[in-house]
Amino acid sequence: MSYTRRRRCMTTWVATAYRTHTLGQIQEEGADLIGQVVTVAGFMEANRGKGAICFVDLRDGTGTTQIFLKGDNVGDEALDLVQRMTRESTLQFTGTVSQKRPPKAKEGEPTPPPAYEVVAASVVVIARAEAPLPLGVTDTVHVALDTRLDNRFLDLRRAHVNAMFRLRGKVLQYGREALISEGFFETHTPKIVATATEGGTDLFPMMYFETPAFLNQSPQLFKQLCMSGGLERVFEVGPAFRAEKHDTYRHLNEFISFDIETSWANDDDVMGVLERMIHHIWKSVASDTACVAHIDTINKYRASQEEEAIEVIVPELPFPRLSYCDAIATIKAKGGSIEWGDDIDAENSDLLAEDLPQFYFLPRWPMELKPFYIHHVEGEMGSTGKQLSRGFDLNFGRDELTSGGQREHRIDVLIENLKGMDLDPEEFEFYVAGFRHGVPPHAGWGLGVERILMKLTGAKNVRETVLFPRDRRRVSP
RNA sequence: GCCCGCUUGGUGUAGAGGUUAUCAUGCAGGAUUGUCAUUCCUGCGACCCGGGUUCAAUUCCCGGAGUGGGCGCCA
Repeated sequence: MSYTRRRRCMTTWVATAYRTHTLGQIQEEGADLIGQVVTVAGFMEANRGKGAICFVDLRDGTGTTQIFLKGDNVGDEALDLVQRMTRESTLQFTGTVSQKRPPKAKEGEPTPPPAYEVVAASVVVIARAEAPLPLGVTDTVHVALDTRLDNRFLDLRRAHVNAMFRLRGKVLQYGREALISEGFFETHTPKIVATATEGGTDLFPMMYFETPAFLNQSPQLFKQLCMSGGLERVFEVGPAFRAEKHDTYRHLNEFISFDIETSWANDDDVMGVLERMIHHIWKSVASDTACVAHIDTINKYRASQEEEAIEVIVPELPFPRLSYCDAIATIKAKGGSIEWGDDIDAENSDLLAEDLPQFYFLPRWPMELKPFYIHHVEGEMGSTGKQLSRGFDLNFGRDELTSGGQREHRIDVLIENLKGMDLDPEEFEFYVAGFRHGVPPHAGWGLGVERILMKLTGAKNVRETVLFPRDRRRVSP
């Protein structure tokens, strides 16, 4: 078995039953491969030539390479077959690597770097694509999001969409990397639960055999039980389900939450964890050649749509902090309509974003706006004399990416909080029980993966960043 | 849940109370070409559904369905 190392991102590709080399390898290692017989496979982006020769643009997950076919080499029958092949058909070629003849260089233009092609000796049609395609993979026409999602399998073949999901994988990878380096380990909490986590939000009901149950809206309470169990530093990347009938660019009914919880820490401590993690993600993406190539692919598409290029700006540490009280004062100074104790709505968030267009924390919200599990320090009062909490948000411009805080570890206060918010402690017995034998002071947060990806990739709709989004109207595919 | 828009070939659009319904992309056929956003020629393909107004509705009105955006709420 031969192992070949890709230079660009140091990935080891092992030859498989269907190909000896990837198309990316043909381009990157072409100089060393000249004269070598290879088998490659992929989707046919285009074919040119109706005479005695034919050119195929073949694409796989690593790149695109031209296949050159000549009747003399492959036979007239195979040549005719390929010439009549539909776009996006799945083909496999065996042939010899050679240097491409350079395109006719126009006067005064620099000669392009050498490129490589495969001179085909044989072809196998693995699958002929039906025509017409429900959406063009390489067409320059704009395609509506709904059409794209109905035909997501084809939409994903488009270079910039493919790049988005490769970036998504990288963001998760670097996020995990940052947390693991600080002593966190990955865990999982149940998604089928008997009780609402926080009250307030709508849940998807389901039957668990003969017992009514729900899809979980958040790992919150279970993360906290991990603290009671002495796990100290956990994180989870998993789905959260919310049955809210919203219809916006930033909401989904199923989304992936990047959650952490840590013992012996307060809200300030976990804000530090969060900003260091985001910093690591941004910094890594900016210096990873594969990521840079994905960003470049997205920018090429954006240019074709006359959209501004995106730029990965590594944020400086620490992120700005604007306390709730200061935020209210700022909004009022800018003429926004708000009173202490109000949530900060979209219009007022826009006012804050004027001065803070990127990442910033909003710490110390009023206790009355936060859920029962959020901790407060007696005597920390807001400008109108009401109790503040140790809850915070992380925003990027107008959009909320994270909410988190120090949790209430004192069982008597916790029970008072539940009662004060019209929740029945009996219903939360599974949770309250975890506090009877002592829980370390602890804190954590939940980050919306789709939302942070929107900020990284410039996507204007959260659906862009999910393979098969679940929204108010869409449950298939 | 509230408010506002939109629905024309496979895809994305232009447009008007009476048109041969526009353009791009695509598809089919042909010519040319070591091509490379190929080029050129010919052809194919559409007005969301129901009701109303009208001599005439794809166009105006009402209802429905689908869909896009904003808001609330949140991640």
